[in-house]
Amino acid sequence: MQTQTSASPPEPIRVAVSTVIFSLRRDAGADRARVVLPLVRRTRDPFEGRWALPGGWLRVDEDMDAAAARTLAETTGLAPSYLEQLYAFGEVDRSPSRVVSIVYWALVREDVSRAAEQENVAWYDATTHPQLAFDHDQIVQYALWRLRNKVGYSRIAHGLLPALFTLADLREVYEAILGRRLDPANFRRQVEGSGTIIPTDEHRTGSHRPARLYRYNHDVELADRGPLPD
Amino acid sequence: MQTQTSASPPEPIRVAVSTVIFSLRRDAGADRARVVLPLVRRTRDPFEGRWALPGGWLRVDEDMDAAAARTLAETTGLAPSYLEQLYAFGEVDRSPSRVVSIVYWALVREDVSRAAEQENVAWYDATTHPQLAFDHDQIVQYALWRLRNKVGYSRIAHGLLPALFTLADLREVYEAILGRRLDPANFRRQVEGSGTIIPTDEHRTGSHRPARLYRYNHDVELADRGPLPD
DNA sequence: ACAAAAGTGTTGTACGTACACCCATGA
DNA sequence: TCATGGGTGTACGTACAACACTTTTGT
Repeated sequence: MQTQTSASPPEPIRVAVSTVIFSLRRDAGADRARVVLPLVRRTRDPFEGRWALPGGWLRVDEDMDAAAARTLAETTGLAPSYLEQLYAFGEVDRSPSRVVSIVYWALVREDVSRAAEQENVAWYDATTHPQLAFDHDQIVQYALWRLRNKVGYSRIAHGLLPALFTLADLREVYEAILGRRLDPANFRRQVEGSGTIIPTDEHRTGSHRPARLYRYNHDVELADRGPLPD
Repeated sequence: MQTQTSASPPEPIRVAVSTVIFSLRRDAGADRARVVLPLVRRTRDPFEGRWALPGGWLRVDEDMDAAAARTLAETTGLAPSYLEQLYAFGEVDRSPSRVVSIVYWALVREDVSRAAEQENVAWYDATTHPQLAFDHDQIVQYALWRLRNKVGYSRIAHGLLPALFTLADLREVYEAILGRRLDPANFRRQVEGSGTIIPTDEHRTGSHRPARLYRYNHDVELADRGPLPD
């Protein structure tokens, strides 16, 4: 170790990187959007046949963020609109061999996540997915908790939307994440007053009164990550 | 890795655990308390002679929390009143060899931290410590940010105080962490109304009007850690 | 015309902040 | 008795939730 005084033989501890990827599904019939995430089916022991979070081994010459992004690309085929480290899981008994998993979580826009369909990958409802391998159930729980928390004090919700969106779109994202309805009037004032969105002159028509389209104000950060590097 | 399909040879990546330990110093002359942290002087390359965070290699049969607690015990000689994972740092170039550091942060009560004086360990002001080895400057910055943040929405400040304390004691902790004065009247109402402290019948005398002593209400958690295990 | 979503206005409550003021003790 | 910190009262401003109401479209 870096700060210890005794000799330090390398220990047989392996480092993996996994990512909880969230996206959105607004299906035709449903009246509210769902938060979904991609799972991969394991093709070998342990937990062969079970669903698990996408991930891979950390390479010696690869930053952890890069490994998470690579993982994500291999799964969805595209880049995330938001990526943040979630937690490092390293309980001795969480896997037959000793593995420390650096877990990230990411947001992918709906249109993006619908594009890339891959072998052995399926998108599940974030709250009602099948039982997962390892401690991945717990990890998804924690990622969801973090997502719900963060949506309250940052603007990450935009990470699930395309460049142009209506206030109803944005509200739908919040409602899907928080699991409850929000007052359209109050929601409008809140987000309009926050300076995080910029009104355009375009409108979306189709049903009833046309809604103004907004775009994200890139001057404000998607999420406050403190003094951590980007 | 756990979720990948190809073969997985162990990579030469080593896992370390370090801890940012915060305590308090209320010195005789000073009118306000300071947040301090213990640093260890490195006795070997790289960065020989430089100060660094206490830490050590993660052992194969040891949970990461346990490794952090062990580290902490080896440094301060005692158990922390609060311990939480901070972040996993793993940039390729943060050390000559590839090291992933799982960094924790902890709170130690002042009386406890004053007790154990160890070789090669010194307590420094958290904001004006000497330049540290590796990326530890950045890590301390981040830990301080987290501490300041968390003090706003949780009750971790109690982790720096003994069992019995006055409201002025508690306020002093908040002021030291936040770096600004707080209104005694409003502070009192806020914390009294939160239900996190229980008044005792004892008072502390010594100067002016005696102040009531309070104790921490252990029914409420020190900090909300979400669905993570304790 | 009517339903429904877009968008505006108004009101009440909760809470944080500022600050005036009284209380109890040591010196 | 006076200085000082302990402790109470009060008034103001902001933020948010609730909800009534107007506007604009498709059908």
